[in-house]
Amino acid sequence: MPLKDAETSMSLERYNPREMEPHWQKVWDDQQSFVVKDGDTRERYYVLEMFPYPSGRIHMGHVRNYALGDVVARYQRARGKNVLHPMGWDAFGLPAENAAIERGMNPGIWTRQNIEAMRAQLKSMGLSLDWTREVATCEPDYYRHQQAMFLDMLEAGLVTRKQSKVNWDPVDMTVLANEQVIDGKGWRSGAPVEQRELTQWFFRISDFAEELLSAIDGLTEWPEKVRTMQRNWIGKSEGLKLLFALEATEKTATTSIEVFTTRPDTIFGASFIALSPDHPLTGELAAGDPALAEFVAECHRHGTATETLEKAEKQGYFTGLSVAHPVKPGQTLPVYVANFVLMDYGTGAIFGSAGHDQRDLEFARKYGLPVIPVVLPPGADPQTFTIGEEAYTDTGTIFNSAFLDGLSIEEAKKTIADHFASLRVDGRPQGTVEVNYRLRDWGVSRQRYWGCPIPVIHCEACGTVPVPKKDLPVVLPDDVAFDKPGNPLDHHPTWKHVDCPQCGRPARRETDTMDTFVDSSWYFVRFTAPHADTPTVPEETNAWMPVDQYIGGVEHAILHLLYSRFFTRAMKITGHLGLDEPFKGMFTQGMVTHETYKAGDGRWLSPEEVRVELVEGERQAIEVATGRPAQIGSIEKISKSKRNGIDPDEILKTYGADTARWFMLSDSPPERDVQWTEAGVEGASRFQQRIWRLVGESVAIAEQFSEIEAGVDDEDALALRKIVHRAVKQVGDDIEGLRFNRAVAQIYELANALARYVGLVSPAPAARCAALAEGVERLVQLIAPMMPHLAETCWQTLGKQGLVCDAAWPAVDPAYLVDDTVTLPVQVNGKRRAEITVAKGSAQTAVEELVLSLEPIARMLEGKAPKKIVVVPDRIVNVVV
RNA sequence: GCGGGCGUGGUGGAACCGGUAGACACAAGGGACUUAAAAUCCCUCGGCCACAAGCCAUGCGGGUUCGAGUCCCGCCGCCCGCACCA
Repeated sequence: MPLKDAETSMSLERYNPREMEPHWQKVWDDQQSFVVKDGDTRERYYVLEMFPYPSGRIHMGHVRNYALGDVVARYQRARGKNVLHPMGWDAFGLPAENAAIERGMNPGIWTRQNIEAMRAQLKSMGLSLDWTREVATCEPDYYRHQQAMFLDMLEAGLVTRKQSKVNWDPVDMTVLANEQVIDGKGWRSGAPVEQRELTQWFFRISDFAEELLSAIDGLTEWPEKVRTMQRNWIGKSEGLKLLFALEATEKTATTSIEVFTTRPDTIFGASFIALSPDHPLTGELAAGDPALAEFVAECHRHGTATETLEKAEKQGYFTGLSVAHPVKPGQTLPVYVANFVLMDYGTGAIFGSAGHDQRDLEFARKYGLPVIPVVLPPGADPQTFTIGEEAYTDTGTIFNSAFLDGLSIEEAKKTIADHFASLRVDGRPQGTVEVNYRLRDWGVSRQRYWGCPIPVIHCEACGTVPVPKKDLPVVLPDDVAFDKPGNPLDHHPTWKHVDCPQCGRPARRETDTMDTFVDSSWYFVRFTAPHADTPTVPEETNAWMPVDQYIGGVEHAILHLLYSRFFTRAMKITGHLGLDEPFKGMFTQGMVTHETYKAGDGRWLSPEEVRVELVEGERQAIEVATGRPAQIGSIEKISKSKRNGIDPDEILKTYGADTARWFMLSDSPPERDVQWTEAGVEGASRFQQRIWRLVGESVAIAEQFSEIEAGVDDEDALALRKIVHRAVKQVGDDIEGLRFNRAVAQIYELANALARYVGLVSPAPAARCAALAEGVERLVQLIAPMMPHLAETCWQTLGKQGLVCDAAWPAVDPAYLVDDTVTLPVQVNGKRRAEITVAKGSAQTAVEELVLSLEPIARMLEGKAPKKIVVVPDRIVNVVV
């Protein structure tokens, strides 16, 4: 192998990512390779990964997320698209305030320092980002537009102010999110959390429930799982609002109770009415009934803790009231208050149909109420059918129900709806068909400092007055103290004191700030015009939007995506852009996991603290510090508590960005969890060196045949051409389908084929050299979206002009994708016994004849004639005996 | 409980529309090179069988089909989301 000798010096040199990666990052920076150019008329492509919270350090989840997105971005660039691939910071939020409280640091300073540190980390990953478009939501330049849009939306009736219940921490004097309430106590103070009524700002997202639901059908490039989660969250149900007339009583002046039901067909099986503990009538009755008041208080105590209780027992309190049975004249139904009835769903009151609802059944059994079956399962005997421990919720025929008897459930629902529509209670139709949604309005008020100020002023004379747009932004003060509980904005000596913009008299600023979900509900829009004086530039924004491919964690599948879908619509209504759906393609990646290790005394050990060895074929962990064996535990999501985290910085320093990126893309399908392993990273690193050697070994040939002249391919050259062109086709298809693990496998196969082929170019017929030259060049282009630094280095080594990140994705010659022969497996009774290679499109009879002449087939037939021969042209042959 | 998803070698995973199960990688074992190690290269690698032939294998049990990892029915197990939603 004469060529190999010539290249020895080259191949001895190991590829050094530590040296090359910063080099290429600087080149890309200097050449502004990934900056969107004005006036670029090519087809646009917008790829976006969820922007990070600036905690100070990137984690492996970020590495995976941004590695995935960068492949798409670089691939689409190579495909000739004008690619927008920006990055920013979800920079408001609670951790900054915690840092302020715990370390006395100003939230703004803390956040901006973190952004600096994380930006440097992201840059070391070699991502093809347009950093000129960077935004941080905590900067007035960003949030002033959010305030302006809030005012527009307020004016358009999309924002409202109303009372709402919150979790109030009486020690920290702050509102807690549900996940900050642990066993009914505040997560920091440990004080019992109270339910308080506060006046809060809301976006009227529930008005859009139907629209947000039906538009999900059009989101065909979203994971089915996410679409289902959104549908469930919106929670549409169709039913009947039904009025029950109260029997006369001195306890209340109320004359009727309104319930919501999705099963009006079971009305003849009704056995009780149940009110929510929060129902207005409950409150009224409790005022004159201490025992009821105590029952309600008990329900509230359970309220927050119930989440942990698997199955709270059904409990009720009989109010002493009763209502007229709406279809059984002369009969009445008792009215209870029950702990399982929710106030914020439906009307806060239900009728119990014990035979056909499990909860109602449990309740009825407990309080000795009648259980009347009214739906007969198919084939059951109406004389003997009874309800035992299980309510019957399946299909069937209505019985025991007078004029509904014999109808199907659906028919009965219609009939009974018509029946009640024509009757009147309290002068209203007794029954109205109703559609209910679980989705509630989006409360955005937070009693916190580090968020976007809500731009309104409260004036005693004028009420709630919007801050005039000319006075925006309402900027957060820097001089805040966190020395006492509560909202620092509230304690600030001057900030909240302003004159009313309408009447000029002293007034008070709103001190609540916005939920950080608002910040992230439009950042993807801001990226389309990040420096504009207005929130958007509609021509630019509409040209870029929607995001072609959005990538992020499944933990944001519901709220962030739903709020963003709502906010985009709200921005359309207020004239800031012209579309409804922000994300055309959505992809949710899996988590990064790692083994856990535990010392003998139960301490969690981090991966750096253990050494894993093979002892008699078994993996055994040793704690480095003590030399004692440690236990290898389960594979878990990387977390601080289990100490199984891997620091991306260490990986990037040790192996380089390309290796980390390659590992993240290999093996595991991106939507599934990936297990980070030392062995896997080593493998990725070895492959990087292998490519480098391969390029080194073939560079002399490649230089000679850089034009890739076609010549006449001999058999070997043709075979390689086919492999190369197929790989290009496959890798392209796999990247477009986000099947990166398959693309990686394809690249391995190509590299294997090329490595075998290097030996074949001696004594170097031109056609073979040209095929090899092409193959190596293509290999470099195929790895370029995944290992961009290595690819640039190879590209340069091969003597190619320009940067590989600017090179066009290679064209596929379809001639190399087709074969003129085809190998058919030959089965006998569906089991493979042999194979034949025939010309493509061979006649069926010729194939049959050939098959029967095969030795293994003849042996199986034992001289008998086959019953049948199935020939699927160019696919398979099956001989049936 | 409801909704969704998934069960394939020692491991991660391939397998298109029902057509050669296990691509590719990791781990492991053996060999070459080396004073030695690392790196690299070559070979083996689902099970039974000494080999070949053959048989058994895609969670379990049925079914449809010339042919099932793939489709249908019934179980079992795991994961995720929502959860007293009337």
